[in-house]
Amino acid sequence: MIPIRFDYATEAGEIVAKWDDAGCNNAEVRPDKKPYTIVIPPPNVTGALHLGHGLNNTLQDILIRTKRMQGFEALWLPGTDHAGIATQAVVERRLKEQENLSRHDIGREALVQRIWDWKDQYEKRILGQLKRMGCSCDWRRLRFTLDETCGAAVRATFFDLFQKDLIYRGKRLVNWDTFLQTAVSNDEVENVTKKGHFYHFRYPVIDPKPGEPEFVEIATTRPETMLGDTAVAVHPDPTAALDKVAADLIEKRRSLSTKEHADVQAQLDALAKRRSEMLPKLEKLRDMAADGRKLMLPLANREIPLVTDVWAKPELGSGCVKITPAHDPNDYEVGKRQSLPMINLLNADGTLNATVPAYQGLTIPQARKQVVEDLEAAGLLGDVEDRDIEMPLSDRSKTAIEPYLADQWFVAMDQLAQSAMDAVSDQRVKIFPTRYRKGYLDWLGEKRDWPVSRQLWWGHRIPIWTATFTSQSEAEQVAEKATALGGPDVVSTKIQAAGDDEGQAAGFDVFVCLRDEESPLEPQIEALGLQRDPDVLDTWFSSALWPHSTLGWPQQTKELEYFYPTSTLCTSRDIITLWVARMVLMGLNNLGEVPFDEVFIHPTILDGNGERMSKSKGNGVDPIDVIDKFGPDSLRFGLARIATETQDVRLPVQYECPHCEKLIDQTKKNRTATTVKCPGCKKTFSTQWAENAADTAHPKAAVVSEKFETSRNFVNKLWNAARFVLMNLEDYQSQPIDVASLPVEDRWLLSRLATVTEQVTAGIEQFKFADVSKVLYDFAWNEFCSFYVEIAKPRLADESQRAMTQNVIAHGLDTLLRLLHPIMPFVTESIWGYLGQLAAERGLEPTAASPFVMTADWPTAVPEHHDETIERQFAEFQEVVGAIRRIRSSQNIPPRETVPVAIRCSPSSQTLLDPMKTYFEALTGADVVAIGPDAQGFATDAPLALPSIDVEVHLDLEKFIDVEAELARLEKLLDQLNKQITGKEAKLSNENFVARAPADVVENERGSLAELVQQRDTVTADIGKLKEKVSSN
RNA sequence: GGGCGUUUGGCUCAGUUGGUUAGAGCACCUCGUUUACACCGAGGGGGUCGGGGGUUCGAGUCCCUCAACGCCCA
Repeated sequence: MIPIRFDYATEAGEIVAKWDDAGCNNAEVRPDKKPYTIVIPPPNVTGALHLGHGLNNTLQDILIRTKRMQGFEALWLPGTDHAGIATQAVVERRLKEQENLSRHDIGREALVQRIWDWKDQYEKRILGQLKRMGCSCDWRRLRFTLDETCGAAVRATFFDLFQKDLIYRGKRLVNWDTFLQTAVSNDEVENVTKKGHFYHFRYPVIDPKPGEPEFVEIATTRPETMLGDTAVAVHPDPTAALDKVAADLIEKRRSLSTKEHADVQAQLDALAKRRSEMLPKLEKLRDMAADGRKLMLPLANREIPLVTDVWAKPELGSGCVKITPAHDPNDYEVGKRQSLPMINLLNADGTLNATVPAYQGLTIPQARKQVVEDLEAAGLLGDVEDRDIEMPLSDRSKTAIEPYLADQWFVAMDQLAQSAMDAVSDQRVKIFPTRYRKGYLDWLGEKRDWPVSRQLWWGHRIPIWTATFTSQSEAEQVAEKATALGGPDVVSTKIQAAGDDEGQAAGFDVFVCLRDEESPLEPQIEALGLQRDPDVLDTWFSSALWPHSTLGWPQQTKELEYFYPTSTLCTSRDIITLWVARMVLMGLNNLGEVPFDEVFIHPTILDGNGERMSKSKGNGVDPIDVIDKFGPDSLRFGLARIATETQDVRLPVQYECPHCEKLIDQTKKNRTATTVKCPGCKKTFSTQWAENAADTAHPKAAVVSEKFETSRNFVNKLWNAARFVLMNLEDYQSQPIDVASLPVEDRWLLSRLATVTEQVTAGIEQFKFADVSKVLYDFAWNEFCSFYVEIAKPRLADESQRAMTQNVIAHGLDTLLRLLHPIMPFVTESIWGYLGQLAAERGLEPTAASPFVMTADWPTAVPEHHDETIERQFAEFQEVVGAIRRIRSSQNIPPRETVPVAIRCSPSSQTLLDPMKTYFEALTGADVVAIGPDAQGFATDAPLALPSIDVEVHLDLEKFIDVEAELARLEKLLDQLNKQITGKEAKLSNENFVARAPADVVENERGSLAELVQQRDTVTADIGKLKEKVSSN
């Protein structure tokens, strides 16, 4: 017998085991079936999953389960991402915190081992989370971006791009994380505004001519960088530059309101003043630059040129700008334009190097202080202003990023990016919602070369061996020898003129790229004097290959042939550029085919304060906590129903008090607390931040969201409806269902099932998960439970109707379970099992049910079952039910009492409603004494008109009359009617409306006004009667 | 500075191509424990749709503008 509650805590595990035993999740190459493939966006192994991942994976599972039921060979390929820098950073940080060791203390091998241990631990946890959520991945095909299969794909791709000359090495200014000692991409840098200073310096002019200034003033927020200056720039045409600024301001003023004019005017005035004061000086400097005047760089005692460059802004500061090409992105561009030397001041750890011996070994803050002091001592320091400065911080280590000149490997993006843009432009890849196409195309359109080196130890090591030779012929010889070792199919070489830190020619680099991992050629290459590049590749390089590397590429596997291109990629918008775009271009490069047909971008989950969920903020919710409290189906349904087309959804987060289970809203304040006192039971609980013994002594609160409570209730509702059905199926005998002979309520159910099936099927196809959830919720609760089950009760008690009713209701439940299964796999599977025990054969033409709903066929909407007339008729019935209930309620008629009811309606409605008499009794406790055009009100009458369906409902209040209550009800009604009538009259007396609105709209208004007036007359009369009654008493 | 998005009852969200009285869940109020379900049932109160302007016979829905918030990119 079916238990009274769905015990997900024990049943979910058993169900998963049964699915696993039967291999329900597995997909095979089956040419007779159409494949449907999803590759999971591999969660990174840095940490556990939160609800954002929960949403992402729930939606994928809904898709894959639906397609599986629809007869596709559905493969959901799981895996995780090594997330190079993120994971290494976490492990390094722990190493520092717990053992006070750096990675250099323990060495490359030991660190990598520790990261693998971390990976094993978190991968296990992540997979456990996915499994408990019910994700039906083919676990046999689990991949990891750093495993051998993916590694082979990385090597093959790198080799191919290298051969095509799409990979090159160059010195570039990179964002250097001095803590992790690696370059990080722009995407891993966040800018914060901090208080700082703006220092003014004076650089002496060497041998100024008469009339020329002896000093040039510059200003900087980073004084220590002056040691690496290689020029000072002035604008080549300061007059024109100032004119342009003024013109822009005037243009801006035109579009502003008058009150903002003053502000702009002030700027214009300042500009004019500046023009008169500074322009001659700037022009003088410009001429000095043209004349080749040099400056003496203080402290470093180096001669540097005065140059002209548009980067110098005449409207700012002194109009002159120092140029430090190796340590500032803008200066780097100037340096390239002006062919300036680039002096790298820093060691990899952020201390100053031997370029400036006097400062060698100092950290940046120390050097900054020292430089300022030294300049002051030299009398070259000017004003020091307070100023807010933008400081770039590394996302990973939270330390300051230094622009740093380093050798990096790049992927040339021009052709690759174009191919990925074309694929979206011509709809080979469709992005939903479509608004995300723009960002994708814009980003790729910049075609910025992709720096792929990371100075890390965790990742795919760059498969390049290098040596530098003084002569070109020597380099060529070595390259030829290297190629000869394995042939051009597995060895590719390149020779490039080398440059030192200052951009001076320094011989010839030989680069040798090996195609295969663990190649026996490695020692032979090294024997030629080449050394392997110590760096690893950007994680996204391997992620970009995910849709094909996981299927075995570069091997031409049968899986690759069958399952590629994959069908749908389901991900969040923050990685459209970083990941989606790169998958497209890599798929096209490696296979000549796009990696997927569709990309679905789902919303981001924010907490109740509108902030993105994250473990580090403390507002991350672990899906497991939600599953423990509400069950896996509730988690999934709750997530599916918030998956609208918007870009963010809010999910308020709460602590669940471990003492009294009260949910306490999470606030910015309490979410970082180590302990919280429950406002309910006044006892204290601990949080994820608790560390010391005193805090951890308190039990820890789970972090959940009450959003899932509704879903839990829905699961319970479904369970109980099923329980009702099952309790009435003991003597079930299957029999064919002849639709034409069925009563209205059955045909209504079939009609609704047809409609709902169609809506759900189409909705999932279009990724409208929230709509689908709502349709199913409303149908299951408000139609199947509230009406069909209620109507079935008297029919099941009637022997003549029992058997057929059992067949119809079993079929209805069967269909509902299938439709709900992709969203709520566990509870539907459980009920399916019980249903199978009592009604093994079911359906319109009874057939044996499949052993699992998971492997059952998806329902097909039967268009012939859809019957507009039946649905409209049933709606009339529902309206009448509502009317009777409203009157009962307003009259305070006790629920147990039966009330005589008369229903005045058209002959056609009479035909419909007559057979429903029993159900009025069952649903409203009404004794329908009259029904039809001649039905009359009672002497002690409570009427309610339903003009939209031309029905009047009358209740006999003889036994229950409460004149005051009735008068109150009617007067309120009258009030509403009057308001509506006034509105309509105003509308219809508007000549414009009558003349210009479409005739049918006007006609409608006239019709409904007439009805309202008639209704008002009735109500007024009733009020009159009641008042009479009151006065006569 | 640019792009995208959001702003509808106390909370979280729906609202198709502009057209009768703007919906749902939660919360709230009243009544109810009739064997599917109190994780329930019946009924009810509550919003004029961020501000301003415009188009239109008619706007939550279209246009302009301002503001706030979120995310992304400079």
